[in-house]
Amino acid sequence: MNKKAIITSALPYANGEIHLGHVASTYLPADVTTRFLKLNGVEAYYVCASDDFGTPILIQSEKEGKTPAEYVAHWNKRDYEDFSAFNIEFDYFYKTSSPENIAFVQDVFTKLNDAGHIYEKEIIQFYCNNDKKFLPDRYVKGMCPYCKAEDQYSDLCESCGRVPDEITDPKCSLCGQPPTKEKSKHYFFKLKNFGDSLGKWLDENEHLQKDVKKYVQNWIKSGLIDWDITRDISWGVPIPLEDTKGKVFYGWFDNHLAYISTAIKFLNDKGIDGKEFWNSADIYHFIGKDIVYHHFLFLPAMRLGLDSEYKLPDYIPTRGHLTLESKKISKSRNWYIGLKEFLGYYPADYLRYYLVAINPYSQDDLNFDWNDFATRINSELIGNLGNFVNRALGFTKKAFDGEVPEPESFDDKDSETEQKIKDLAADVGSLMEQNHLDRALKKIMEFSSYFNQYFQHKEPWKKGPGTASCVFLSVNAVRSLAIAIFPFIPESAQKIWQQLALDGNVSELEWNEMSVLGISSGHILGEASPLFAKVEESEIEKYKKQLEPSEEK
RNA sequence: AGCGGGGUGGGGAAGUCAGGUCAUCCCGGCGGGCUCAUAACCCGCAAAUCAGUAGUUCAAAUCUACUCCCCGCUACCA
Repeated sequence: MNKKAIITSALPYANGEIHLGHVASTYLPADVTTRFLKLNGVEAYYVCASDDFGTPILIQSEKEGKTPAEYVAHWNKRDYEDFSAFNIEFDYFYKTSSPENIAFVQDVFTKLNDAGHIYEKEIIQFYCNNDKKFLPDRYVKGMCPYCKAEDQYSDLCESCGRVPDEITDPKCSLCGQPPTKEKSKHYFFKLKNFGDSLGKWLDENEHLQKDVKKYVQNWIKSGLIDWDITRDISWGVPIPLEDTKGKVFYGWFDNHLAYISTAIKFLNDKGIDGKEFWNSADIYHFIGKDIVYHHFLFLPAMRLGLDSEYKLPDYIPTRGHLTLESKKISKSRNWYIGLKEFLGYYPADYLRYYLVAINPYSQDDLNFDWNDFATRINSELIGNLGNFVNRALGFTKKAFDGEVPEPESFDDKDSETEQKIKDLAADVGSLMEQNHLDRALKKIMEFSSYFNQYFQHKEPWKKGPGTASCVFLSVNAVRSLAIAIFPFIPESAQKIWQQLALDGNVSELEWNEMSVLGISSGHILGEASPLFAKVEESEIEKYKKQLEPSEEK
């Protein structure tokens, strides 16, 4: 395992609140992975930033009568607060509009330009004579030429999902006037040049998911198209060339560069050579499947265009989208649950547990279902794990006054049980390393379940022979569980740690410590109390009702 | 249309890459047990010709071909 790592997750676009879908596919898996790496002694840093530029933000800030800078500052702060409440622990959360990123983007552009990967081309753009501005992407609305739906954006029809070549009956989305067509000079990145080297990189990188690779390689085979990297708006990274007034870089040119610029800024501030660290670390970019194109083509192509001055990613864990009660999440139809809202109902660990448990390491969509949530929390988190912790510690309290007894000689069952503890770190660890967080979590639950059986089988409450060994091993298993479960549900892990009356924080331990019998006889436990409260059906029904779509479409 | 992913007991999933030791896990149902534990926990039972058809093989949920369904993506959408 590389002892250095930089972890990023897709940047939250600074124009709305974080919802369950965001955290499920990217932020939570990234956070769990980072915590795991840190326990393994990896110098791992999880960096992220708000994605501040672009047309939708500009339009929305204009509507709200704010400057775009004010507008994104608000969302940057709010997103960070929401993430923190969910125990997504960034080492650094910055923004794409930072001076460091702007300078970095301009530098990258200059280098790509010098290397001959950029060219200028005149294109025809919509222009509004009334508002005196060019109208890229979402500034133009009209009728979808395919399904004839009215009032659709020029870059995407939400009704049929297609991308119109040219929208019918175009109107400026600001004033409603029909725009005219004007020439505008844009810069293009020669993505075409990188087909072969991208293909080679994809072939050689063994960590990338096979299905995603295949998908991207098909795109490459069908021929890449050069990429328009500029826009005629005012809110973005300025182009470092003469005669480019009123133009900025397109958001997808600058935002992923913030992975690098933010990491380097953070590391340099810490007194570490950021660039050197970047190039010697394992690089992880956690993303949702909607931005595969950008992360498997644009991002690596740009780095290749700089002769890999900054290392290409080693891992791009790509996960599917979250559906809600089997329907697509949609803010405009009120079919979504905000992260902040959810955390008002249940502890962060409930959601962390559930979202990891249902989330495979693949592009498959996953579904949030309120009833399923209640069942899994009640039966798995509480009935299995919470119950074992509570009965093991509670019993020790009752029968031995909280003092861990001296074990007797182990019988076969005890030895088998001890072996379970010794195998745990490797069993769970190998799954974690392969990014199978859901399976790793399941493995931990199996471990807990095994101990429920063991405890039952030994019947220590009858105080027969073997009682002391059973209690001794069970208490140690609780300690192992606390360490193993920490990356997933850190607050609860720490609670267990306190009930065990062990020093320090779980986060400071080594991963392999979970396979050691770290509690000796004579150790005095702390107070034992239930870790979790049940999810009540009546509550669930209430939250379900709040989901009723405000307006059917 | 192209590409990708699926169809496994009542519900939800794993297993398919490396064929046999595979039909597993969770929920639900039924019956029993325990009382340390949040009506939690433990044991047992019922229930699947692993979408269909044909093939390869001593052996197929797993490989091949075809068919029928479902879902996703398709580039400037952040």
